Amino acid sequence: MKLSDGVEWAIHCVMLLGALPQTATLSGKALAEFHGIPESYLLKHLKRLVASEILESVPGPRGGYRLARPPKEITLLDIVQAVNGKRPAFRCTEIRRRGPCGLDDSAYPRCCGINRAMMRAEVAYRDALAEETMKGITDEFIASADPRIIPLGQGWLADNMRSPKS
Amino acid sequence: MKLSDGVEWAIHCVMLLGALPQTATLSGKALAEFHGIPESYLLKHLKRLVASEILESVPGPRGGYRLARPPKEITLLDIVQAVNGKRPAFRCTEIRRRGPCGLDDSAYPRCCGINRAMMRAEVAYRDALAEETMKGITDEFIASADPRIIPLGQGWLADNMRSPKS
DNA sequence: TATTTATAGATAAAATATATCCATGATAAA
DNA sequence: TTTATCATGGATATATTTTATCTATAAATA
Repeated sequence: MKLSDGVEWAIHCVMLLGALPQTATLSGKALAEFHGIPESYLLKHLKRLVASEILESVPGPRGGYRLARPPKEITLLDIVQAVNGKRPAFRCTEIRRRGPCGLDDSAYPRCCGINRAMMRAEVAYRDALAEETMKGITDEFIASADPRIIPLGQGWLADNMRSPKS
Repeated sequence: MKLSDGVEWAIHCVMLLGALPQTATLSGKALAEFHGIPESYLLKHLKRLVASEILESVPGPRGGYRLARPPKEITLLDIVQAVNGKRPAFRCTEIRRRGPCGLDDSAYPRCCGINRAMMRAEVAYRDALAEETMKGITDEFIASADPRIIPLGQGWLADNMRSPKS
C-alpha cells in the first residue's frame, strides 16, 4: 500500500500557494521549480486539484494557480482524495461467494463482515485526515522552520508570483 | 492507494482456520479451493503469515496450516502488516530540501511537518485495525450468516481437515 | 487582429508494483 | 522409498504509477 508521490507534491504546493496574497498566482512551471519536481507530472495533479475546487486556475500570460478557499478550509483529506481518488484501499472481491461452499445471492443480503471491519478502520483514517487543516500545518511549519527559510521563500515568491487582472 | 488482494485472502483464511479444532490443519490447496483463489499466489501470503507467527505450518503428508494463537489475540493489524508490510502508505521524499530555496541538512533538524501530519492519520488507521480481532469478526459472521452456510462449512471442514501427529 | 504564455486534455512510453504460474528442494508420514 | 506437503526462487503477465509530448483553448498584450 503506497500513496502516490503526487500527494506529497500537492500538499507542498497548496502550502506554498497559501503564502501568496489574495488574488496572486504561481505558474505550474514555478511550482515545479520551487520543489525540484517534474513539471509534466505535477500539472496532472494540479489539474485534479482544480477539478476538486481546491485550486483555481487562471489561463493566459500572468496566469497560474491560486487557492480556491482559505487554508483553514482545506484539509489533508480534501487533497488526498483529489489526487488519489476516493476508492477505499481495501476492495472486497466477495471471495465468500466463491468455492464449494458459495451460495446464491440470496444468502448474502449484507456486506461482508470483513469488508465492514476494514471500512471501520478506513473511516478512522479519513476522519483523522479531515482533522488536519492546511492552516494548522502551515502555522506549525512557520513556528518551527529554520530562521533562514522564511525570508528566502518570501524573496522567491516576490520574484515569481503574478497578479492577474481578474 | 490499494491494499493487496492477498490481505482479503489472508483474513478469510485466518477466519476459516479459527473454526478448526485445536491441532488440526488445512493444506494450502484446501484453503485455495475453499475460497476459489489461485493456490500458487496464496502460498506466498501464507508463508508471510507463518513468518509473522500468526500461523504455524506443518510439513509432510497430513500437514498444512493452523493458527499459532487464539483468534482473540489476532488483529486485522497483525494480518495487514504481515501481508502488506509495515512501511507507511505516505513516504516523505523530503522535497522541502530540493529546489532553489533548499538549505543544508542543518536547517532540517525535525521531521517534515507534512509527514508528521500524515503519520498522525496513519496511526489512527493502525489503532483502528488493532481494535478489530478475529474473534470479534468471526462472532459477527456467525451471528449474521445465512443458516445454510454454517453446516455446509462444517461438513466441508470435516472432509478436508487433517490431524498431524505432533 | 496576431502573438505570446498560460492551463486543459489526450496519448503514449518507461518504470515500478502486483499478481500468477511453475520448477526445485526439504520435511515428515505411510 | 514413495508420497503429499511446505519453502524458495524465478519466469511471466497484468496493473499502476511516473514521465514526456502533443494539440487545443483561453486571456493578456502589442
